[in-house]
Amino acid sequence: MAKAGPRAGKPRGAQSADVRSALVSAAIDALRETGFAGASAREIASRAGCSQALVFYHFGSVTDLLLAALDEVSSRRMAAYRDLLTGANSATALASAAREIFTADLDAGYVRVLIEMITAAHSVPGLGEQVAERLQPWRELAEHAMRRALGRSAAARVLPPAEAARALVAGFLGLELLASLDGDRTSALAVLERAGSLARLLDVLGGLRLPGSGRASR
Amino acid sequence: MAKAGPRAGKPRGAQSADVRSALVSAAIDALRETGFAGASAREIASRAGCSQALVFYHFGSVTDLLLAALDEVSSRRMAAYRDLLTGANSATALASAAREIFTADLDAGYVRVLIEMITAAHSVPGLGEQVAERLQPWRELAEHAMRRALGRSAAARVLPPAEAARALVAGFLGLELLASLDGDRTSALAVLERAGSLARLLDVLGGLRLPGSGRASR
DNA sequence: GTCTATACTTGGATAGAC
DNA sequence: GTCTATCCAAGTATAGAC
Repeated sequence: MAKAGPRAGKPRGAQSADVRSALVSAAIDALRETGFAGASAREIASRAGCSQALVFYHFGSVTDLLLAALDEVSSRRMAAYRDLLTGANSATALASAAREIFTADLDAGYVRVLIEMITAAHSVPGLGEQVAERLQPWRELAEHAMRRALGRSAAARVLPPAEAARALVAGFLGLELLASLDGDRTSALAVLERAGSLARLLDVLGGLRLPGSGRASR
Repeated sequence: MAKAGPRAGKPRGAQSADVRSALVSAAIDALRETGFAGASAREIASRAGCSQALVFYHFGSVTDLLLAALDEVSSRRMAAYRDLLTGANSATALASAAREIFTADLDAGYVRVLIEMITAAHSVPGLGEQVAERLQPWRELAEHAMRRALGRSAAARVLPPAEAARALVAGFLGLELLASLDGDRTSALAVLERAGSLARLLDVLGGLRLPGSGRASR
């Protein structure tokens, strides 16, 4: 953004767009497979099958390319998330959708990309704001989903959507960290299954306490 | 461990021990403040006030020094954790202890050190096992605490200690990630406060369902 | 045991040919 | 727009003086 590269914006040349998107995809793969430390201009260019100089021509710096990669991941996931979360009108349904989302993200490595950028922000000055900015939509989506799932039932008083959303996002990040560490995602899935049971319990309790108020399930 | 350095073990020279511990402390600070990427031999040596060559003389490699730093953090915290968790015989008490631990760790930056090493494991081949090994005691402690807090009450059936412990550790990691990203720990603390309320609810419910079984609170 | 000096490697970034 | 070639900075690790 503050970089004085030749083209910080978007060149609209004929096949130039192909190279751009190839670089972005390669950057995502590199972040996922070798982490931020391994996502060098040379590594990414090699994966994209082009010269290392093009990274700087098109994006100005490696960091800016990595941010573009994060943008791409965000937009890819946001669409899928919205579809899955739209129908979740109870805690039970939300937990089920969350489990589905998490497995998909784990396979695709999207949460991994996010984590790499968050931790990288700790080392690279000024990166934090950029990453936080891009994480914001995810947070809002989580909070929105929470609000819809809990409705105005008693559950919403026990578990305010804003805090529940933060806990949800934090849980995703933490579970991914643990899963990647011991290369075993079944334990993470077991935790999510359990969260589903607890959500069911929450729905039932909410229904019992205030049967007429809000849109309690059933 | 597999390193062929001159002294992979512990030299017991007179003032050599001072340098060793100074390097370890400096490594912890570097990990905390500049992350794994910034924790170079030069940076650490500069903080410790000695030559960069001593890193390799005493520890064989930067990675091994960083692992020693993780060991130091683990042993420092383990003692404090045990004291705080020993008296936690209910979910309410555990949640309260967890909140206290988390604030202390956030201030001291210990969870940060752990996260840096976990994500670094993604880039450095072979590091994963070493880190996982050192995380194990923390996990066991969390599970043990969960077991003691939940007892054999109904809560333990709704929330098996093994999964609850994993969720707890994951939550710590995730909340620290979010807190460090936006430089605001109050939101994380709010989530922990909320967890305390839910724990209280859990204790009450456990007491209602099976009043005579186990060691239900009250 | 600790230092200075240095060999070697990798990565960010630019110049200039095409 | 894309390439090759190159500069420069920073890092790991070792050699050798003291």
